[in-house]
Amino acid sequence: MQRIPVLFPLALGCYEYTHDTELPIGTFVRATLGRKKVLGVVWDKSPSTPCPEAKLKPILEVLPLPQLPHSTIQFVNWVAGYTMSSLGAVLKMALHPEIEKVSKKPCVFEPPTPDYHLLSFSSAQQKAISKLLELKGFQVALLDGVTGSGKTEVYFETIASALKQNKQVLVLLPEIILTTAWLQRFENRFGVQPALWHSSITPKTRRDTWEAVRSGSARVIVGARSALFLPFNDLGLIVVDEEHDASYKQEDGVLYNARDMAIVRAQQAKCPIILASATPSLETYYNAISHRYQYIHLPERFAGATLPEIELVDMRQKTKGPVRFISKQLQDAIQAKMAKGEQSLLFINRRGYAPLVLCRACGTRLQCPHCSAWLTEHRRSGFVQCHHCGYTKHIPEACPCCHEKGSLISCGPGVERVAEEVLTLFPSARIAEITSDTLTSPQTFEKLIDKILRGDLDILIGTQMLAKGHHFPNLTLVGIIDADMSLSGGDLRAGERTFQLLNQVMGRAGREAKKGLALLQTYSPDNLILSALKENNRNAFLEAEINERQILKMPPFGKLAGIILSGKNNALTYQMAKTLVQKSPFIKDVNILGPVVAPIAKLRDKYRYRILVQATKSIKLQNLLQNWLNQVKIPPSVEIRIDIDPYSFF
DNA sequence: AGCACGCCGACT
DNA sequence: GTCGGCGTGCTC
Repeated sequence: MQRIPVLFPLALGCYEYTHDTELPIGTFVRATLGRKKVLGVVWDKSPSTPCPEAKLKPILEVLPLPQLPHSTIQFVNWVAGYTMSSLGAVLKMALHPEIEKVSKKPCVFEPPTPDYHLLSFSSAQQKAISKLLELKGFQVALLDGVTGSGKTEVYFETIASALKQNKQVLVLLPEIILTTAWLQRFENRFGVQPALWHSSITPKTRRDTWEAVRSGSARVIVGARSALFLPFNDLGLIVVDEEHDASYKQEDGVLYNARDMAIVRAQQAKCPIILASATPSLETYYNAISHRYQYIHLPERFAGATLPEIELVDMRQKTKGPVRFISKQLQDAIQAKMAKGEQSLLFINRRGYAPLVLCRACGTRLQCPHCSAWLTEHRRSGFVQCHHCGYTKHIPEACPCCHEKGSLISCGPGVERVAEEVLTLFPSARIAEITSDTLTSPQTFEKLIDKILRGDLDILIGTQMLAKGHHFPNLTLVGIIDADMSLSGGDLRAGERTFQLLNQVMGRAGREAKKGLALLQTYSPDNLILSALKENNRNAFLEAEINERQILKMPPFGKLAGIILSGKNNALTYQMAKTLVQKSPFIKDVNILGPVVAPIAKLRDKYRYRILVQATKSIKLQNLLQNWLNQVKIPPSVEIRIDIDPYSFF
C-alpha cells in the first residue's frame, strides 16, 4: 500500500490516502473527505505532519481525466507559499467546477495566423518591435507608451513571433468586459478571435477553453487575472496590458496581484513577459530605469495625434448663487465644442446623485446600518444605497432622527447630479450617463460606443468606465469635475492612482488630428500630482514618489504586509488585534504599526482593524508572519487575513 | 468549503 | 421536557 498525497480544491492543505500502486503527480482522483466524496489531485508533496495510520482512507477512484500539468502544480505551490494561503484554495483557482465533465470535442479555436494582416509601423514602433523580438528566455520588459502610441499593435508582433515558434501566449487585460475594441484589433491582425477567459463566460465555454489550453489547441488566451491559473503546457509569452491597473490585485479570497504572479509564471515557464502601460506603476517604472527590466519606450502618439492641452481650473474663486459643479470656464469650453459639433466628456468618479444626504434641521447623515459609510443618493431611482455592501432603501421623506419633513439635502456631486446640471446649462444637449448603473451588459456598452462614434451625443458624463480602450475621434474636451477626489486617499498609492486615472481619462481627448483640451477643476492647484499632469511630466512625478518611498523604506525598497482582523464582536476583534501586536516579534528591520481601525471601520456588520508590517527586503516576511501568528490563538469568530504587498489598506 | 457536535432560548 | 439557533472544530 502506497501513501498518496491528495489536494482538494478546498481551503485545506494536502491530505494522505492509500492506494495499491503509485499514482503520477497530477492524476485526478476521488476520495472520501469527512462524509463526502470529493475530487482531488495527486500532489507532489506530503503534508508536513504525516497522517496517523488509523486515519488513513483509500482513494476511491482514479478518474479517467488527463493529468494536471506539472507547471500548474509548481505555480500553485509558489502562489500558496507567497500569499500564505492554503494550497487547496489556490488549486481551486486553477480548476473549474465542471472539471469532471470531459469536453468530448474541445472546440478548435481556428488557430490565429501570424501573418494574416501585416501592419505598417513608424520608425519608433519598428525599433520597439525589434527590441521586443530580442527577448529570450525569462525576461521582463516594460513597454511604456502614451495613449494612442500603438502599444497594442507593437506587442501583437511578439505574439506573432511566439505563434511562429508554436508557443502558447497569455494576454492579461483588466475588466475584460470592455475589450471588444481590443478583440477587433486582434482579429484584424490575426484573422480570428483569441480564446477568452473571464468570470462571465458560460460553463460550457469554460470547460472547453480549459481543456483547449491544457491540450494545447488554444494558442492565444486573452483573459482577466484568473486566466493566469490556466493549465498551459507550452507557454512562450505573457503580456500584461495596463500593468498598473489596480484590478489586477484580487481583493477577496486568495489575495494576490496578477501582474506580480504573472512575472513568476513567466519565470517558471522560462519565457518573456511584457508589461504594457501608458502610466506604469511605480514599482515597474523603478525596475525598468534600474535595468532589472528591459525598458522599451514609445515616445510619440501614432499618426501625428497630439496630447491634449491641459489647464487647471482654480475652484477656490467662489461664484455667487447656488452650488455649481461646472465652472464658468468649463461651461464655456463645452459651449465652444458644441458649437463646433465636437464632443465633451465630463469625468466624475462617483455613481449616483450625491455621495451624502444630511438633515438640515438636526445634522443627521443617512448611514448604512451594516457599514460605517454614508448612503449614496440615487435620485432617479428614488433610493439611497450603500456602495460597499449594496444595502438599499427608499429615500426617506422625513429625517429618520428628528422626523422633520423635507429637511434632507444632498451633498456633493455624482454622475447623476452633474448630468442634471449639464441639462440646466445646455437644455438642447444630447447627453449620456456612463456608469455601472447604466451599462449593465456588453450590449448596452456597444450601443453606447456606436452612438458616440456616430455623433449622436454631445456630452458624456461618466465614471472611469470610459477611461480606457476606445478611440473617439470627435471627442476633444475632457472636464475633470473633481480632480481632488482621490488625492487624499491616505494610502501608499493614492497619488500614483490619481495620476494614472486622470492621465488616462484626459487621454480620451484629441487622439486624432483634432487638438484636445482637458480642464481639471481643483481646490488645490499647487498639488504636485496636478502640476505634473499639467506639465505632462510623468517621470518627474514618479521619481519624486520613488525618492519618498526610498526614504520611508516602502515598496519597492522594503516589504509590506497587511493583517486584517474582522469580526462581529467589536471588542473581541480589537482585543485580538492588540494581543497580536503585543506578541509581535521584536526584530531589527521590522516595524509593526497599529492596530488601527480600518478606513471602513465596519463592513457588512463586521468590525475591522488592521496591522501593517513593514520590513527591509532581507527579511523573509512570510516566515516571520507564520511563526508570529502560530503563537497567538485567534478564535474562529475573528477572521484574520494576511495581505502580502497590500494595495488598499482596508 | 461543508458538516457534525454541543450548549443555551421558545415552543408543538 | 425537545427543537434548533449558530459558534467551534475537523476533514487524511
